Amino acid sequence: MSQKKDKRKVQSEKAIIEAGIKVLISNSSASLTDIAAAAGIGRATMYRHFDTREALIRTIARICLEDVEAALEPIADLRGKMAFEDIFNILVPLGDRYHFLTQLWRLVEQDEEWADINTQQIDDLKMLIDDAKTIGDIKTELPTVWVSTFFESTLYAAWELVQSEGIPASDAAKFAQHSFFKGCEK
Amino acid sequence: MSQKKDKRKVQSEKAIIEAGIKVLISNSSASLTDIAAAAGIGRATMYRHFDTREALIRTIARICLEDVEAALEPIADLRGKMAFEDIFNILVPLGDRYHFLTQLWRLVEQDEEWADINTQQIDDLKMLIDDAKTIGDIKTELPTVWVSTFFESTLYAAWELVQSEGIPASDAAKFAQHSFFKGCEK
DNA sequence: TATTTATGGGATATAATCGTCTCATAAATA
DNA sequence: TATTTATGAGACGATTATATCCCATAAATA
Repeated sequence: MSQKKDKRKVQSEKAIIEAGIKVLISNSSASLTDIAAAAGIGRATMYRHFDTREALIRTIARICLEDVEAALEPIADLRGKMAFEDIFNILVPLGDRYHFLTQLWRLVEQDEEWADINTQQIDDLKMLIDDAKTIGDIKTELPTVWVSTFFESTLYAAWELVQSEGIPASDAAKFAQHSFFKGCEK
Repeated sequence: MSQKKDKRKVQSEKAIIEAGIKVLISNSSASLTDIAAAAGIGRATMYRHFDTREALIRTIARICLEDVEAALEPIADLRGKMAFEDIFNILVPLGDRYHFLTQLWRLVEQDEEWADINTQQIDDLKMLIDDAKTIGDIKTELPTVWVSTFFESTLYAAWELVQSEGIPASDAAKFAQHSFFKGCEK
């Protein structure tokens, strides 16, 4: 175990991370000052936790990855339509994190490690799609690269619906499941 | 008619606008120096054409709006599935402009005029969707707000496919049409 | 060809942002 | 309660971006 930390430190860091995800998604050029204000903490405190803008973004990316991987872990053995149905249920509430991973990780200089992680994620999704094609759950005439792009955009659309319209994540996931499958199946 | 302009002036302005759309989409915090460099012109020339950063963005937004409206004008009398099919064919190649309008217009202070234009665009899309529901082209059980969000995300996915995978716009439009309709129809 | 006009590069002033530091205060821990 | 630790506010240079000006050159127009 890591040593015990002061409550305040944990709380500040959490506030910074959550505000960072939110603010950076809506404005990818947001300054650390913007994020500190959104987190309700002082500018100096921000710099005590994160030396640079890049350090913050890397930490956020790591947390997003951990959250998404942990959430998806229980369904690792599912295939086809059932897998995708669960994925929507799981990822719509985590839409901010998933979006950060797929869209905002290019805010920092890309090192080997992150390039590998990104490639791995894309490959996993494509394997799932190709496998779904073999069992007849996805139309084989649609290129996998389209299905994966379409999947990500539909997932993001569902999350957007939750954010801007206040629709429950479970409802948004249902719409996304319906539109994604009908849009891909034979 | 407006008076005749020097070739170079027209050319510089065009280069600035095109570079501005491209650069600002990939990095919304790009400086005027970045854009001038991408346009292949000097910094001074940039300021001769646009007094401020805000003026440039407003001009770009206006041009994007004009381009999109002009391109959509011929199909103003179409309804339902046919209307949406044509919209995809028209807007996928104009994806950069449409994306600028839907995502980047908040880079400038929002005045009455632009808020109205934005509201108008959303309302037009929703009317088209509601009308398509009445003639049976779109499933009535799906909320209009979902269909409109889903439409924009699918359109953006198609444009992304063109940008990052080099797939022809006509092919990407076909995938988008298929997935959007199957995903929305009864 | 002569004149007008637009351009690039450089100099400069102003403004905004970044990152570091100090100090007094408040909260958590022992 | 006494001590340690984290915080907010503000001051401070360093860096970067914004915006204006001048001048020599090149291109377009008449």
